[in-house]
Amino acid sequence: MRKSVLLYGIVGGLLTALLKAVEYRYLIAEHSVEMYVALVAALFAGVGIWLGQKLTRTRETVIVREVPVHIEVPVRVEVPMPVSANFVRDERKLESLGITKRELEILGLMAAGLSTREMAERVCVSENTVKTHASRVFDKLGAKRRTQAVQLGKELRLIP
Amino acid sequence: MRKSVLLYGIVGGLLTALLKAVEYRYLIAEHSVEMYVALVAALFAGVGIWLGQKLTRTRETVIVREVPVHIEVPVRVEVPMPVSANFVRDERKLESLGITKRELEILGLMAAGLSTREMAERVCVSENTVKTHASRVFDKLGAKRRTQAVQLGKELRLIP
DNA sequence: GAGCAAATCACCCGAACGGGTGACGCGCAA
DNA sequence: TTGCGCGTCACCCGTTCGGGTGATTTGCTC
Repeated sequence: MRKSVLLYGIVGGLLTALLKAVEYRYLIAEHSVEMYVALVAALFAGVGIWLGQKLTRTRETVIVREVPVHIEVPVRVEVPMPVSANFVRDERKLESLGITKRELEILGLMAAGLSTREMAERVCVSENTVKTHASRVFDKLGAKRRTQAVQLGKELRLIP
Repeated sequence: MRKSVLLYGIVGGLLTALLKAVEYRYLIAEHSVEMYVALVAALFAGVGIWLGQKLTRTRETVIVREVPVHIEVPVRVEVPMPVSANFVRDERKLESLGITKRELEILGLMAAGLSTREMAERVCVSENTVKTHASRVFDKLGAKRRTQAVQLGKELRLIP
């Protein structure tokens, strides 16, 4: 976040310098000031959009390809479904349960079979923090154990 | 989305007009062009950020896909599980790992989120026995934790 | 500027887990 | 009949987990 703002400032400065350099060559000499301003506006608008997306990048955009296909499988299927391919998170359930982004992340790592310590290292927080998040998830899911939380998470389509 | 872009255009136009109006009063008369450009840049950057956030705030489009698959399901399922209809156990992998029927049953109950005590009650054995089976499964799967065993079991298609 | 939600971290304690070892009975095949 | 695999059970010990409480910081909202 803070880094993004800093980066934004640097980029803005560079762009300004670039425009400044260009200014005395073409724009002022041949074109109107409006042209110059428009260019600046466009550039900064673009950077702004980029920054805005960076700031809110946490929201995962769900892209769904709805392809209802009827297939007659005569014998047997070795690999029925790469589950991760067609997983759609139930955001409404997530919201109704009040599960936060961080908590969901911990739940996902939990489902991957990581221990508290490994999760802590993965997300760069202390074990205590992971335990806190996990406890909250347990409360919200009504789970008593990790395995149960994972099972419920999968059942409720919160994790793949 | 399209509305946002349109709105953005309108806002941009209004801002440009506003700046144009202000231009001849103060900026050109008293300040440098750089000041003007900076103002434009700041304004458009702000609008850009706002637009970027608007664009990325794609409200969750939850679409439930139906994937009808017809498969011959073997009738040798002892483990009471919410069978996901299109699950086929990889018997070969089961054999190659040397996982017995009882151990698999425990693994299934584990995936269902049951505790050692609950599993013991379910299959009518002592907790120690369940723990023994669980340990053997861990060994054979190379798992360190219940959650990891479950994850590996699902990955290897031993359990749904 | 108060209020709130989220994220972070800490401490404690009882329960559960895992890892290891040992043992017993049963059915089956060499 | 003698192994062997499987299922069963027990004990111990150290670690992890779950539950509870409290605290701080940060960002957003009213």
